[in-house]
Amino acid sequence: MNVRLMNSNEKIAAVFASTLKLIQTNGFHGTPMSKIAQESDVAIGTIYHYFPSKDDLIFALFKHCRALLNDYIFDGIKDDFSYKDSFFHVWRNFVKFYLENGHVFSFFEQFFSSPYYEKNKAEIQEPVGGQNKVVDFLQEGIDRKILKQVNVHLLVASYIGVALSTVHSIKFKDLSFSERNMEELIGIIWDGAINREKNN
Amino acid sequence: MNVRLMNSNEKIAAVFASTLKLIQTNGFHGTPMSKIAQESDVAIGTIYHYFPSKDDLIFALFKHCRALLNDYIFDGIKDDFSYKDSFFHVWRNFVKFYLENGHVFSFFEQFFSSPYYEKNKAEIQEPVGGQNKVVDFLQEGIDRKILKQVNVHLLVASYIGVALSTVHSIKFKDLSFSERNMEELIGIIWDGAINREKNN
DNA sequence: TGCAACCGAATGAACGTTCGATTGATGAAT
DNA sequence: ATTCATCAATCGAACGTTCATTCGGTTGCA
Repeated sequence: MNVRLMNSNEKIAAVFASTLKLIQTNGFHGTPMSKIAQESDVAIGTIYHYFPSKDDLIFALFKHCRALLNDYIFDGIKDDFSYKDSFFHVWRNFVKFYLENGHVFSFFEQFFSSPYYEKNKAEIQEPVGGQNKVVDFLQEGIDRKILKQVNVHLLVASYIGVALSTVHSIKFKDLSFSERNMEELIGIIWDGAINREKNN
Repeated sequence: MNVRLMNSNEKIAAVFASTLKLIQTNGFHGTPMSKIAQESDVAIGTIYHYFPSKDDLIFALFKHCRALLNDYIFDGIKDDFSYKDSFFHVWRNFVKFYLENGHVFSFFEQFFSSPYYEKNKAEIQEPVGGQNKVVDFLQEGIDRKILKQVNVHLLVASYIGVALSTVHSIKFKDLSFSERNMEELIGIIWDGAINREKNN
């Protein structure tokens, strides 16, 4: 393909997009560099010009996707939102992001369950997508006595775990998903998480 | 190694055990047949005598582990258990199984997030470990108006999702886990799942 | 004697990565 | 205004390695 139809940024974007697409369909190891090059119309040599190895490419792609997720989930929170409003809003965004970006979901699922992640977790720090901000947000609810007085990581596991599990079910099973389902689910989490001593 | 130190069943068991161990450490594709043979003291040719391909081996291993899980989680339920007792008991068993069998957890995580699973899901039917019985169990709670009157799959996603996410956090983060944590978590799920119109 | 279980060196395909050659933009020198 | 040197960007054939799988031969029970 003609060299000048893409500049550097476009090439990298094309490589990222092709990699996500191929990984969703063929999995991590069913996605050779040769196919990424073919699919993205970027020569293998050029990919290696930007990423020293396949591992580096995957790692960079992960950081790219995590940034997208982080930007997305806390977007649209208004000043007049109550804590409960935000609790609902962020969770809905979380699910919506993964539903709208199924290839990112596939990539994250594979990434986080691979020894890849385990071996670099010290460097990654911020585990399952955007959790640091989520941890802070849920800790705020605990401090304000709105949520149960438990270890924040238990609440995070519930909040995120239900979202991931739901998206997985929608994707792999025949769970058709409606706005009503979403409200029922976030209701389950809220009812489970709130501090009944002080609340509602 | 001397042929007669293992019979067929022992060989297959050794192959399964080695495969699980290697996959936990090196991942699905960092586990070549040659290493499985080496680690299990069973010749490559012999492995291929029992399993036509690596895929068949993985598939058989999956079914084997799923059966173990199914046997485990509904074990120990007494006749005098209330529905709530069983709800708690099964969930605790679920978490305990994965904590005691970390290699199975790793294997399942990778298996379920691989295109492997996606491509064979019709044949696998019973998705994330032991869910069919879990579905029936939660449906019973809905029918008896103990649990919220929602799509059972939403409750399954919550019930299982929190368990998986918790085990993942324990495994990959520094979430040390106590009996008290376990009780707090199952409390969160129960509070979220119960039908407040009719209950407690 | 026959047959299933067993063995592991050999095979061929697929993969990550390298590297020498080519292109095109930039700016200094003329 | 034109030439030229430089260097980053680009390319893909070729290399060496690794892997799943095969197959011809061996073992030992019935």
